[in-house]
Parts: sequence; C-alpha cells; structure tokens
Amino acid sequence: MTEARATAKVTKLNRVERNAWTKQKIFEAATKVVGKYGYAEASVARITEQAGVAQGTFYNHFENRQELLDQLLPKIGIDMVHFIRARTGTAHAARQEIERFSAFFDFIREVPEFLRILNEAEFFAPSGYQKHLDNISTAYVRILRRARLAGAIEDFSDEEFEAIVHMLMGARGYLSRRYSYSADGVTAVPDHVISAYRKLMTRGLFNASGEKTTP
Amino acid sequence: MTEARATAKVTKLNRVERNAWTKQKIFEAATKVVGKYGYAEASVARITEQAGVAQGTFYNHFENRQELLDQLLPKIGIDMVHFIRARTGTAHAARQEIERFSAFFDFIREVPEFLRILNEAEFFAPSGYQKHLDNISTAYVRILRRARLAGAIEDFSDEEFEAIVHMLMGARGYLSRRYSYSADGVTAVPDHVISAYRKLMTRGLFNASGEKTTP
Amino acid sequence: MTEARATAKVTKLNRVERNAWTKQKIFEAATKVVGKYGYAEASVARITEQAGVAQGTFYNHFENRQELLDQLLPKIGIDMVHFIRARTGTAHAARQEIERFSAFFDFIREVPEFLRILNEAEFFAPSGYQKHLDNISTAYVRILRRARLAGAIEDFSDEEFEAIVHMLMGARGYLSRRYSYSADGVTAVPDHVISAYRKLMTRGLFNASGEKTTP
Amino acid sequence: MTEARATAKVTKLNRVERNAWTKQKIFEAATKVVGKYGYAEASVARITEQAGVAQGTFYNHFENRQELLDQLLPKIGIDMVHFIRARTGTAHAARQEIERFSAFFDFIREVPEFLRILNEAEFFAPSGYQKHLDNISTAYVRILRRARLAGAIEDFSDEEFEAIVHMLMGARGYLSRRYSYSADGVTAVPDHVISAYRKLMTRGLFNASGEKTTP
DNA sequence: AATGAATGAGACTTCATTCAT
DNA sequence: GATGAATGAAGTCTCATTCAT
Repeated sequence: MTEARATAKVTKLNRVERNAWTKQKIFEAATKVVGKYGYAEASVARITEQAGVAQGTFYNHFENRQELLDQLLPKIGIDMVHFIRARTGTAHAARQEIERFSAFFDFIREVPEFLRILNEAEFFAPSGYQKHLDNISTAYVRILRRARLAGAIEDFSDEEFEAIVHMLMGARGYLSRRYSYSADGVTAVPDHVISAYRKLMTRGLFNASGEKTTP
Repeated sequence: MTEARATAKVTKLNRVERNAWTKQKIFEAATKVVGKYGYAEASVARITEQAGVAQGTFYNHFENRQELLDQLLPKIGIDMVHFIRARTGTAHAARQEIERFSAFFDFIREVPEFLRILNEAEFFAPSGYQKHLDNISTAYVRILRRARLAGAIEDFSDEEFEAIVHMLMGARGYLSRRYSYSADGVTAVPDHVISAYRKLMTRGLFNASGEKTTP
Repeated sequence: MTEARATAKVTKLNRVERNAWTKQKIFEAATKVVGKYGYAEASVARITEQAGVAQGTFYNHFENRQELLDQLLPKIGIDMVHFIRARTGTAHAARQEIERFSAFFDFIREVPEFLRILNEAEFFAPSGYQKHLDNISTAYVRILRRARLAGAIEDFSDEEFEAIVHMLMGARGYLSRRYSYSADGVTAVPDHVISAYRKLMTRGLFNASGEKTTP
Repeated sequence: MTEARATAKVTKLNRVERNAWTKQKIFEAATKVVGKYGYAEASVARITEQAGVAQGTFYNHFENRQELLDQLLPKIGIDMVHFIRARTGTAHAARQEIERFSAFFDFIREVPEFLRILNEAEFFAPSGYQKHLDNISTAYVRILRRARLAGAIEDFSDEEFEAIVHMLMGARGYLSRRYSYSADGVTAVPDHVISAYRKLMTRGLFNASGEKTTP
C-alpha cells in the first residue's frame, strides 16, 4: 500500500500539481518550438502538439497565444542572469566585464534556444522583450555604478551608464547573431571578437590603469 | 514648346515610364506600411491599397510578397549611406565617427520608416537584411582601415575591425530603438547618448591624441 | 426506454460519431457537387457550403482538396462492385457478362453522380482513378479466368485478358457517355447498344456454344 | 532590288498573311502546351509565351481561351484521319480494321501531343470533343457499312454500328492510356494487345470466314 | 493588329480561438 | 481541467480578360 502511494506521487498528482505540471509542459514545448522554428512558426497547434496536450488545454493556462510568448523571454532571461553571475569572479571590474561577456556566449551554447528567443522577441513579443530589457539593464547599471564607486570607472554619469548598457547589449546581440549562429547548433565566439571587445571596454569604459594594478 | 513637352513628361508617360512609376508607387506604399505597421502586418492587400492599385498588379512587378520585402531595406540603406556621407566632414577620424553616429540618427528622423524596416528586416526579410549588412559593413571597414593608415587607430586587426563594425551597428540599433521610438514619430537622441558614444569610441577605438582637448 | 435510447443514438452522437458524421457529410456533398459541376468546379467553398459546414472544417478531415477528390471514386467504385455482384446470376459465363454490362448501366441510373466522377477522375484525380482501376481490373480478370477454367473462354492468355478488360471498361465508359448522359439526369441505355455488346462478346470472347439458342 | 523583295517574302508578309501566321503560331503553341502540360495548365499566358506573342494578341484571334481549346482536337483529328487512311490497304475488311487499329497507335507516336489532347478534351473542351467524335464516327460508320455491303459483316444494324464504333473508340482510348503513356514519350503497343483486339474483332464483328478467303 | 500592364474575382489554405462534451 | 472539432476571417497568389497606347 505504501508502495502504491509512492507510485502515486509520481503518476497521480493532485489538482494543483497537475495544473502546474501541464503549464510547465507547455512552457517547455514553446521554448523548443520557438527556439527551433521562431515565433512566427510557433503556432498554438505546434506548441500543444510538442507538449502532448490538446489545443483547447492551452487556453486553460494562457489567455491567448501572445501571453505565453510574452512570458517566454523574461523566464529564460532570469536563468541567464543566474548563470552569468555564477561565472563572474571577484577580479578587477574590467576583467569581470570580460567574464560576463564570455559567460553570455557560454549561456547561449548551454541553452541554444535562447538566442532565437532573445533576438526575435523584440518584434514578436515586444512587451515580454521590454520586461527582459528592464530586468537586465537595471542589474547591469547597478554593476557599473558599483565599479564607479570602486574607482574602476570615471567620468560617466548614470544616464550615460544606461546608454552604455544598451550599447553593450546591442553589441552582444549583433555579435551573437553574426558569430554564434550556424547550420546546426551554436558555436563558440572567435577569439578576435573577444579581444576586440576587451580593447574597446578596457580602454573606452574602464580606467586603463585598472588592468595593470590587478594583483 | 520644350516646356510643354517637359510637362507632358509628367502627365503623359509612355509605357516604360508608367511601368516604373507603378513599381515605384508600390515601393513607396510598402515603405509606409512596413514603417507604420511592421513587416508582419504588411499584407499585399494593405500595400496595394496604399499604393492605389489592384492586388493583381502587385504580381506584375514582384514575384511574390517576400521579394518586395527583401528589396526594401537595401534600397533605403543606400539612401542612408549617401545621407551620412554628405554629413561627414574632413575632420579627424574620431570626430568623423561621431558625425556619422549623429547623422545616422538624423537620417532616422528624416525617414522615420527606416527604423522599423531596419530593425525588423533581420527576421522578416533575412536575405534583404544580409544584403544591407554587407553593403554597410564593407563600407564601414574601409573607413576604419583608412583611419588606421592615417594613424588615427592603432593595434586593431582587420578581423577585429569587422567585429567592431558589428558592435557599432548593434549599438546604434539598440540605441535607436531605446531612444528614438515614440508614440507617434521619431525623436532626437539625447545628448548624453552621444557623449557616451563619443567617450567609448575616442578612448576605446581611436588614439586619445585625436581629441586635442582631452587633458 | 430502450427505444428512447436508440433514438438518442441518432440525435445525440458522441464525439467520435459526430466526427465521422461530419466527414460523411463532406463526402456526400462532394459527390453531389462533383457529380453536378465536375471536379474542376468542385471548390472547397462549394463543397463545404453544400455540406453545411465551415470551410475550415474541411481541413480537419482532409489534408487538402485533392485528398478528398482522390478518395471519391474508389469509395463509390466499391459500392458499384457490390451492386453489380448482387445483380449477377449463376447462368452461363457469357450471359453473366451481359448481366454485368447491364448492371453497370443500372448502377449509373441509381447513382447518377458516378458517371461524371468516374469519367473525370482520370484527369482530376489520377491517383484515385488508378486505385479504382486496379480494384476493378483485378476483379474482372479473375472473373475471366474462372470462365476460362470452366471452358467458357478459350484461346486467351492472361495478358490478353488484361487488355480485354481494359477494352471492356473503355467501351462501357464511351457508351455511358454517349448514351446515358442527358440534359438532366441519366437515362437507360438503348437496347441496340446492349445487343451490339452481346454479339461482340458472345462471338468474340466467349465460346459460341455458350449461347444455346444460337442456330 | 529583286533580292530585297525575295527577302521581303519571308520577313515581310502582307496583312492577311501575317494574321494567319500569328494565329498558326498560337495554334502550334497551344498544341505543344496542352500536349505537355494538359488543358488545365494551358493558361493563356503560357500559350502566348510559347508562341512568342503578347497576351493581348491572343484575343485578336480568338474570342476567349475556350474557343482555341475547342478548335484544337478537331484540327488534329483531321490530320489523324488522313494519316490512318494512307496506311490502310485494300485487303479484306477485317484485316483493314486491324490496320486502322495499328495506324492509330502509329499516329500517336508521330504526334505525341495528340494522346493527351484527345483524352482530356472530353472534359476540358467538350464541344470540340463532340465535333471530333462526330467527324470520326461518321467516317467510321461509313466504313462498316461498306464492309457490310461487301459481305464482310452480317447481322449488324446501322444503330448497332454506331454503338460498335463508340466501343472501338473507347477501347482505343483506354488502351492508349494504359499502354502508350510512359515517363517521357510514347511507346509502341505490345503485341498481345493487338492480338487480343484482332481476335475480338475477327470473331465478334467480322465473318470469321473472311480471313480464310484472303488470297 | 500588337502590346503588356492593370484588373479583380476567386481559389486554396492557415490558424487563433471557442465551446460542447 | 482536458479535449479536439468547428469556426470564419484573413492571407497569398493565379489568371482570364480588358484597354489604352
């Protein structure tokens, strides 16, 4: 009898759990489908088929197709922030920035769907995109401010930080599209791209002296 | 008599001219429609209605909808290159770069549709986008090389130039989306954005000596 | 109570039954439309209107228009085989052949749409036509072989049987078009057509001895 | 000057000649197009392109598309009659019939477009088809009557002749479709088809004695 | 008589969403 | 909550025909 109950834990979920589980299945299916075919091809039929549920089920969990699409990027974006944070050491601010830059591309290789979801979201899921942007730029500006406090950056105002952060995000997007896409799968970014980025940042944003004085 | 004939040119076109004129009307209509509603909403019906021709007429001038969409960006992109070139002086390379940066945003104000056409093209008109990208990056790399020859840039390889150019294009795109969009119409880019860009460039890419006034 | 339930079966169908019923409605509508207007004029719009369902419903049951058209003839063809078999007695082989010939024309009168569906299928639903042809000729050759075994036919090889069967089918098609069509509806075949066929068959294919009354 | 006029004969036709020549070009183009792609794919655009004239030109020579299509088969049908007549000897009537049967298939190989034009005409150019049918069956019945007069056929009425002719035409059509079509081009009919036909005819239609008495 | 761009009706098909079971 | 058939608006594209040049 106890064994039966143990089995039940896996196969027989209660109502709330079943509900969450179904929604999660749809989320994962959408990630796969959008990652592989793009938003434009991510029809409700395709997503529900991938999720193994009926089309009607979709509308028990989401108001409409757009609502799901808008939740997709912010959800994965938070995963990305955690991933990058875990990969960032305690070195000098300029070096940390390079680490973040590299970690971004590592994450893309880890979650290959992310690239397409990120890039297309701006036009197919604008409100989801905006939410993601806010998430990221807020965190990023905070980092730059801290670096300024630590003396690693001088002569940039808060407003300029915001602009810089958008430039950095834009640069990453462009580079990822230019260098990371490939026939099947995502490849590493060439070294010269990273070196170009390092030069631009260490000279343009951070105090050049920063690098030399790192213990 | 010659003047009368000149007038006639406008009102009474021959077959070839009428043909070109119709195609041009469709182009202009598409620019407006895509600029206002985006590629996704740019149906042939909408475009032809805007152009004042029948839907069937569309297919006398373009193989299919996508063919027009793919021609849109490269066509306007060339206009942009001319516009920016005309606004670029003969000053030091670093200053020229700032001029180009500013001129880009001026062009956006001049041709408000361009922004959306450019930004969405990557996903709705990929082959047209690629063509545009090639047009621009080729020209841009040439400019950077010339600056290097003139001693205004040091320590960057050709490969790095290509990466830099993609970063610059990406940065502009992001910034334009962040700062230039608005409810109705396109607004000027704030000064602090330009100043942030200038700092990044003059310090990160160009020789500091270029800026004579830097202490 | 049981009777009430039986009635309920008709009025209140379950999901599977409703589904089959809808598909059947579309089939019947297509039969009518193709029979009346021909394949070329059998648009999905016309068929669904006749069936009393929305156009979109069509594509829940058939991959595309052609799939339905290709299924039409084989489906009715099987009905025809049953019809003819039921009308064929146990008389001498030659007489049976005449019975089949007559029964064919009877079936045409029973299902007036069949004629047009059969005749046009070759060009508008080739794969459906081929399937029907295989169904029929296989059965027909088997009949001739049996007659040969019984001594009613001599001096024909299997290959020749196949050719003969095609001739017989062709002859029926031509005759049906020539004699059975009419402004509205299908009429009986004149006696002289049947007598001509009988002579050709009893003398050309079957042993004369079969006809006992021949002097 | 005389030489110039000679050239003119070829290049410069008078109005009537040019007119006829253009119409002829359209006819030939239509034959090729229908023969290759079938009536359904024989759009005015395709035909005029094949003919090397503008679409508008078409309507200077034919009321509409259907008019041309309806003229196609009768025109070639007459060629066929001449061809078969030239191949028919003066032997016994039964042997002549076999010669006609063979000549029909020879003609198909000579004019490969004919097969498709003939077969599809019934449904895509019904009035043209009817005209062709009348042409052929009239001539054919006349032949059978003459054979009856000569004693080669007995016991068939005029009405039965008409039915027989339709059977023969139907048989030929079926056989041609079954045996003569092939991936690219038209192939010869197998011997067993001809032998089956001969048996059916010499026994079923003609006096068997006819063959034996041939010198 | 020749041209070929313009027309617009109509065909097939897709797909987000609804709703009865 | 899950199901999946039904819906119908909307989209792309074809093509016979017209007509001004």
